[in-house]
Amino acid sequence: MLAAERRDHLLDMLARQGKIVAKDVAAELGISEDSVRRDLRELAAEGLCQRVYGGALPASPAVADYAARQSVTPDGKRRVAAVAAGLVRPGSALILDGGTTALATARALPPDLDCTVITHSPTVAVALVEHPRAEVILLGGRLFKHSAVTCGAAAVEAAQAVSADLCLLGVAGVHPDAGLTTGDAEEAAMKRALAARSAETYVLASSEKIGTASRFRVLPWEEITGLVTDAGPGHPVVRAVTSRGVQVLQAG
Amino acid sequence: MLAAERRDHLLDMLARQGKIVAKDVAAELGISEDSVRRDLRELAAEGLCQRVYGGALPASPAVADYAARQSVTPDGKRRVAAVAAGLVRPGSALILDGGTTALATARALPPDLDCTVITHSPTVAVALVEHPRAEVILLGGRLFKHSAVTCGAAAVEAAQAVSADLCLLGVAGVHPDAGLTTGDAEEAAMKRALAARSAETYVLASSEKIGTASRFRVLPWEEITGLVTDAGPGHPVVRAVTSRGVQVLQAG
DNA sequence: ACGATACATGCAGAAACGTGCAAGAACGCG
DNA sequence: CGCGTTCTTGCACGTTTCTGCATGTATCGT
Repeated sequence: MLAAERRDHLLDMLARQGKIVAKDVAAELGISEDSVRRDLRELAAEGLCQRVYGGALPASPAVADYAARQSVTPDGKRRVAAVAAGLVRPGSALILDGGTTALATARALPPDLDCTVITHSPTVAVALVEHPRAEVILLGGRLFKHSAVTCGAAAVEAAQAVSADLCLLGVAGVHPDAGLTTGDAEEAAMKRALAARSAETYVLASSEKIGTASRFRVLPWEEITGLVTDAGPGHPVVRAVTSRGVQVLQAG
Repeated sequence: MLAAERRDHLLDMLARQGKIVAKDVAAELGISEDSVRRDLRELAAEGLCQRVYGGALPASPAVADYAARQSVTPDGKRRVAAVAAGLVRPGSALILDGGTTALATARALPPDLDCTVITHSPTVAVALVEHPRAEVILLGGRLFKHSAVTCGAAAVEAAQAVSADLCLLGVAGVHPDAGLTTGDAEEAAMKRALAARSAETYVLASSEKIGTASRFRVLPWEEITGLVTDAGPGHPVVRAVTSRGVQVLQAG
């Protein structure tokens, strides 16, 4: 049993039965109570649950299943998402990419935010159903299984018909020389099309992406407004990017 | 064993069992754990999986809402969905509506079914990500919060561009006189547009819908091929509908 | 107040990790 | 065909991380 898997299991159980008894779950998973306690302590530190004597309770009833859905979102991504969500102005139009970071950003938006969100990710669209005042425009097209977003000619065409104030893009790799890259050519084209329809474009990249490069170039540095990352300002790649005139927003 | 082959095997395993344990897969494939780790590192860099201590977990949002997939579908709906899924021929094109019954149908499709699915429901689209051989076309447009499907002019227009062999529609009410109805005018229009693009149209209605009517008419009886329901053949509404020449498929 | 249970902390063995390195295969080129 | 280059792969090493146990402390129920 993987540690991360155990963590997910705990959150899942928390969402489903509303509580966790350390002793029981230890017996159920065949691990020591100490490990359970350790996990619960960490989850509580991240605000995903409320630690109580004997086990844990959901952080708050409202976020019970919210937490479970965030379970696979690592810490860095969540911080990046929080900063990215802060960039969105009420009343503005936002283009939101697919991918886990963009999804986390959607969930990090204030629940009653009044704005228009344009996305090619059905997952993001579904997540935004819970934001009653947000108008969601879904760009149709062929669904790419790999990343669960629409891509291809039809999707790019649909993107041409919209325009926005702000575009938040996720990428697979951020490298000083290679620039912003992703693993699929269609995806790269779609991201380019999205960025082209927005006045400003920020790239979201948690630290594990920093310094890596994938096969397909999305955009050169000149065409983005800024980078949101949780990698420290001292990180060599961050410094290199900054020296190229890219605004770097710290999600520390 | 080729490197690319190994990579595929890892992704396949990830999709199938939801996790990878580096040690196990190394033993299974007869290669060193180092190679497995290297592969996982690269896959993670491309965003294809999430690296965790001891192995890897899926990064795909599709598998992330595993919990949602486990949510309970009432028995009647499930039976209706099973019968509806049986109507889909391999190699054909299918239009699938939104709503819980349609979603259950999507999940009831054989996992390796080779077909094209056209839908205006992002939820259905996401559910179908797990069907590797199904091509999913998502109809874009404005998202209706209430039912989480795209509706409106843009969505209807997108629907005009497709055509299919079979259309499976959910409705809110099935009544002998009022016909097939739903609670929103835009939704009704969208459903009409979908049915118009398909050679055959079946309506899915679990028994609690039978005999009720909502405000907006979707289609008259003449324009549908059949009705799939779990209400018994002796049910007065079912008998009335049958007498109007509608084929009724029993999901008992 | 007291026993029982849960807890945090420190510790040690074990497992997993990243890196450097060298042997070997695949490849391109002369 | 031979040679050098590049890429891959497995091994060795030192490092980090995890996990269960032991200890002493805090909290709960009675």
